[in-house]
Amino acid sequence: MRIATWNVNSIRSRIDRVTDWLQRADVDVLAMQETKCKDDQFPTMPFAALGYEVVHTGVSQWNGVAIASRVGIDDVAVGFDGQPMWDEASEARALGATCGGVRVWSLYVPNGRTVDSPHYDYKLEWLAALDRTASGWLADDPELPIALVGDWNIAPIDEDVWDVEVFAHSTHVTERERSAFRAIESRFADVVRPFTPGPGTYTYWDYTQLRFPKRQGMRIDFVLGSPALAARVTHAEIARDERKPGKKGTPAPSDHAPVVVDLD
DNA sequence: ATGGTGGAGTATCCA
Repeated sequence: MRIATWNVNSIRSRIDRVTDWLQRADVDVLAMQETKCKDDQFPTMPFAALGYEVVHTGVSQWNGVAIASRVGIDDVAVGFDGQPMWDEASEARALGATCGGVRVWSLYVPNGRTVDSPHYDYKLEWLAALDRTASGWLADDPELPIALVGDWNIAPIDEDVWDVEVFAHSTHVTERERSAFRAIESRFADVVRPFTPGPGTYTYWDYTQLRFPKRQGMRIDFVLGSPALAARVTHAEIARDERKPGKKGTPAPSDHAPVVVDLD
């Protein structure tokens, strides 16, 4: 089974790119973030035409997460236990579904904006709540195959940003964020990094300043697997080519590339 | 040249 995560930066403007790639890459389960639409605006039909069932949560133009699966969708959960709420759109940052026997969580971790912003504190609270809840799942049953996937808005180690000096006083690289990530990583392993080590291996490139052609990016999208899931991983990759601009006059790519994991 | 990209939705806000 092939699972993937992709911050699509608006599913309505990216629908053709996403469905084209789904077919080309032969993906079974795709978790999406930043769909930037309400539930009734989500383009379900192009997915259905390819044999994918879709669940989505979104209540505004902000956030929005979805899961598309061609191996079934069961036990859907919008948000997780204890998830902190910032506003009415907050719950559209986490969506869980069991697909082909694997519990997949599509996560859009709060950005944090700046270190002195209340959004930064909210980000840390959100990560702590996720850690508590996800730890509880494994305490109940250590054998569960669980994938925590998405845009974590954290660069866990220095080589995950193209220039540490540029990010010196920014979110995504602070010790408190990295510590929160490591806490979750103590039970859920990054199953992608061993197959795509850095430095210079990124999942996101800012739209401005020619960051993509200059290969100046950040690794902030991750697939973290429970022990039972990690044991099944046979391959992983970052689909960097999906970040490339299309032909002149065609819609822009997302600023994130998809991350792909194969399970046996 | 004081910008530079892109998506939301139509004035800015956000990433």
